[in-house]
Amino acid sequence: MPELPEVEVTRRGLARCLEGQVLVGATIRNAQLRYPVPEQLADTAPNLVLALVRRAKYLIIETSRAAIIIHLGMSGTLRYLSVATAPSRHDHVDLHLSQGGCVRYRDPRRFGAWLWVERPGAEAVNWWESDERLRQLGPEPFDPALTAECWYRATRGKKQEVKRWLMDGRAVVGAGNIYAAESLFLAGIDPRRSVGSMGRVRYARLLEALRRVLDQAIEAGGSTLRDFVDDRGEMGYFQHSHHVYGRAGKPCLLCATELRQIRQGQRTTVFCPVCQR
DNA sequence: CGAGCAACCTGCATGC
DNA sequence: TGCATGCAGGTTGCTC
Repeated sequence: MPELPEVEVTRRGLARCLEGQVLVGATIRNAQLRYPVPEQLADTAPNLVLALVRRAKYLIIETSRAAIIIHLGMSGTLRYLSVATAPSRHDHVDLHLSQGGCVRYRDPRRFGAWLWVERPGAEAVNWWESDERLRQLGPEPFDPALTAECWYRATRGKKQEVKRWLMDGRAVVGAGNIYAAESLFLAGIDPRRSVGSMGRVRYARLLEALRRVLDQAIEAGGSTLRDFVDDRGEMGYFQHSHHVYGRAGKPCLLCATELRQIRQGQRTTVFCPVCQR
């Protein structure tokens, strides 16, 4: 489910309910996610929420004691409940707030992850990135320091297919299978094209398309394919704006050619063989 | 070192 | 109806 837009939609919604609130422990019903859910979460010592931050597809709850880092995996959702209701089968974690509400994590497939990073004594900017998994992430798509020229220079002589390159987290973070396919369509680039064969013009189009599609998806509340919901349990509606993802065999919205489906590194790619070159 | 691929887990759509 | 198969938004960690 969640690529960058869905994580950002969740962050924005949750920030309103959580910032300035005090966490007072957690109920962990099933600790078995990608890694065991950290036991420190259940500690009832008051823990002030200072900020909610997103880095790539990670959500970071910065508190007075630690950073609680959450990855939603394929099927994770975080919802704010002002009144606790009976949990259902895949509601694995509740974070309790001093005022009585809670944040509930649901994740049927359990590919998600929760990490606890202690606040260090001598504090640096973005200190939670001391975690190995966050440290090695590539640039944020909206970072002004990321330019088409960076991409152009980094790819000379490389043969990797552009769709796999876009998704692998080194050139840029946040583009998963939906938004990689969509931005390649909007940029008019064949997903099989090798990155070394692309010039500055194509990189400029691609970066612009990626930023636009991520922006619009965030504004639309994300894409709900099966189970994504925001902090209030509301579905996104950007799935209605997909041009290629999930539309194999249907006509291209620009030229009516039948959209083609291929496999690239275990993932399905849909594209228009006429519009994308 | 990079690329390719299986694995992690549940639910749902499809086809026999 | 029931069962087997394949596929799904992501990442890790193992091979070659």
